[in-house]
Amino acid sequence: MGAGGGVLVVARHIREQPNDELVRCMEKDGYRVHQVATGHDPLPVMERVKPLVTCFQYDYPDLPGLAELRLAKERMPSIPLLMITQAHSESLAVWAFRARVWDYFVEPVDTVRFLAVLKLLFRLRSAAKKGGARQLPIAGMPTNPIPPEARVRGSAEPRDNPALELAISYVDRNLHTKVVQAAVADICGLSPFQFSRLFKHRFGVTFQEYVLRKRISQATRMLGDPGATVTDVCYNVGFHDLSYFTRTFQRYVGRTPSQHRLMMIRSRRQGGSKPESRAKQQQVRTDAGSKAVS
DNA sequence: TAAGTTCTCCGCCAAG
DNA sequence: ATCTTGGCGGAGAACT
Repeated sequence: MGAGGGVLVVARHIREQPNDELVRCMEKDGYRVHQVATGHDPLPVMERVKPLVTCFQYDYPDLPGLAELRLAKERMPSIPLLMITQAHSESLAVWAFRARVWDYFVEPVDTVRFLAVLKLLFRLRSAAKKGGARQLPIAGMPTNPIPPEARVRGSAEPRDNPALELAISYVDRNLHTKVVQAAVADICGLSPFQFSRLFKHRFGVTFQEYVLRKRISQATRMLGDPGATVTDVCYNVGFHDLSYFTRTFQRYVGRTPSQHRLMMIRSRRQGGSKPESRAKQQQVRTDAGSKAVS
């Protein structure tokens, strides 16, 4: 495809490494991808590259990161923005849409839906270019305050709460085993109540939800290995019951693990299929999995 | 902070 | 043999 200025991916990661899987998927689908690493100013790159779409990829959105997104929208309002976040909250999603983010994704990202959205945007942008670019007016747009949780997370520098750092690193090291919140709280030197409240306050999700997301995120990556069975992946990421794993995976990803594995293996084998055929596949799958929780 | 209640997670089981 | 779906109940987490 390789349309126009391509896709600009702006990584804004506080603690996690960016997940490059999405970039690989986009490149396989023929999109030209430009990346801005965490800590680099995206605006000069946006102005130089003039991407058809810019995608802000966060693990835990902080104040400067969200302010950057808003600034990008103000400076270049005609460029549609996509937002990906690991730490999701309702108010963050509302903020994103008020900031006129085109679409909002929560990790682990449903790549099929993501690529379908990308395809639609490229089509719309190409049509707009032919018909003459029309900039959306922003003058007089009311200020859209960043939600309180983001302010809290804004101070979440790795050093600002060593107790929670212990918890995060414990989860990273013990994802494959049973993670009991009370034990983690104990390791952090906090009572279960203190830990629970602090964690939710800081990350916007409960500890359980965080662990679950990490497990599913890891499972989506592991399922790309053709040698690994769904059962292998299930036990490797800390689930002890295949039925529960299947249900949970489908709830988060919108596909069963085997469907996801098949999709990843096919996309690897084909080295990037045409977006048109992908969109058709996506339609079938999203219809089938429309009850999935985003 | 502790206690009680409600909700959600998680694993077992069975059927397909 | 592997995987999905659904019901069920205990345990633990979240909330008041």
